[in-house]
Amino acid sequence: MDRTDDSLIALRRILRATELYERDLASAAGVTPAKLRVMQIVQMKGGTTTPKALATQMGVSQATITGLVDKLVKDGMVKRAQSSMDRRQINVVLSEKGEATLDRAPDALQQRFVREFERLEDWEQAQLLSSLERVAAMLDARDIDASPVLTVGALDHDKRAN
Amino acid sequence: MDRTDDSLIALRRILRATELYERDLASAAGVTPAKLRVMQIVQMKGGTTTPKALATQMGVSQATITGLVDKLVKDGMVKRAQSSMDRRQINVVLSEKGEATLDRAPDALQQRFVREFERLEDWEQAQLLSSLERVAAMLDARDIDASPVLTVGALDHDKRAN
DNA sequence: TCTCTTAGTTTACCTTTCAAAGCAACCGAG
DNA sequence: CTCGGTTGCTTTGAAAGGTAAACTAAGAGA
Repeated sequence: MDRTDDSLIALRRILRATELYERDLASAAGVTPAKLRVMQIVQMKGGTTTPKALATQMGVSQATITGLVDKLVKDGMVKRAQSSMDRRQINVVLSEKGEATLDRAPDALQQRFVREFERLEDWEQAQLLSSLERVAAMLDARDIDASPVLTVGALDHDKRAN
Repeated sequence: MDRTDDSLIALRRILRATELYERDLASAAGVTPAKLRVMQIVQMKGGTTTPKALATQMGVSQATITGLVDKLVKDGMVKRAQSSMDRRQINVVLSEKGEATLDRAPDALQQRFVREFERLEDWEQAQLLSSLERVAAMLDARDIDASPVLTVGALDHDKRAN
C-alpha cells in the first residue's frame, strides 16, 4: 500500500509550493523573504518584539537577526527602541512604512490558501483542519513557540546513532 | 469562524517544523540542505538527471544548479557525464559515496512522518492522505513538475499593481 | 548556410546564515 | 557594594545559496 508515499508526496508539494510562492511574493513586495518573515512575526506579536524572541521563533541565531534588523532599519521598515525595563533588551518596532508594506504583501499562505479554503463545504473544512493539526502534531513534536533548541535536542537520539 | 486561521496555523507549524528539521538533518549528514536536496532529486529520478531538470524541480535558476553541482563534484558525491543523445546536455550522476551519504541521511519527512503515519488506523491514514492531497492541490495549482515560471506568471496580477 | 533556440557555464554581485569574540547590563552571593 | 556569572545584543569574518547577464556550444529549421 502506498498511502504513506502518497502522503509524503502531497506534503512535499505543499512545502515546495509554499516556498516558491513565498519567494515570489517577497520579491514582489520589494523585500527579501527573510526580512518579510521578520516583519510578519513582529506584527504577529503586536508590533513590537525583541531580537531574542525573533531568533527563537524563526529558528536562527541572534546574529542573523541583528543583520536582518539592521537592514530593515536602513529600509525604514522598523525601528529599534530601548526597553525601559531591562536596558540590555531592545524592542523591534514596526514603522508605518513597515505596516504599509505588510498590508500590500499579504502572507503567502494567506493569499492562496484562504481563498480556496473558504469555498469548501463545512464538513470538508472540519476534516481538513483536523488532518492538518494531526500532521502538525506529528511533525512538530514540541509545542508551538517552543525554543528551536529543543528540536536539536530531540534530534540527538537519531542523529548520533548514525 | 476560526477554522481558517487554525488551519493556517497548523500549516505553518508543518512548514516550520520541516524546515528546522531539514537543516538539522543535513548538517548531521555533513552536507548542506541545498546539496542534500539536489542529491535526493537525482536519486528520485533514478540516479541521473540533467541540471535543467534539477533547476525546474527545485525552482531555482540553472546558474544555481551549476554552483551546487560544482560543489557536489568537489565533494565526490556526484559526477558529470556527457549525454550521448544531445551533446549539450549533461547528466548528473550519483557516485557511490553519494548514494552512501543518502542512505545515512534519510529524508527529513521520511524519518519523522513515516514512523507516525504507519501507526495510524486505516481510516485515519485514508483521511489524512485525502486531506493532504486536497491541500496540495489548493496550493500547488499548476501540475507538479511544471515550470516555476508559471508561478511567477500567476502572480503578476498582484505584483505589477505595486 | 544563416539564424533561432536550448543547455550549461562563467562572472560579478547580493542576501542569509553562522560561530566566535566582545560589550554592556542585570543579578545573586558574599 | 562589588565580584563573578548570566543574559541580550552586536561585531567580525567567512561560508553558502541565490540571481542576472553575458558567453559558449550544440541542435534544428528553413
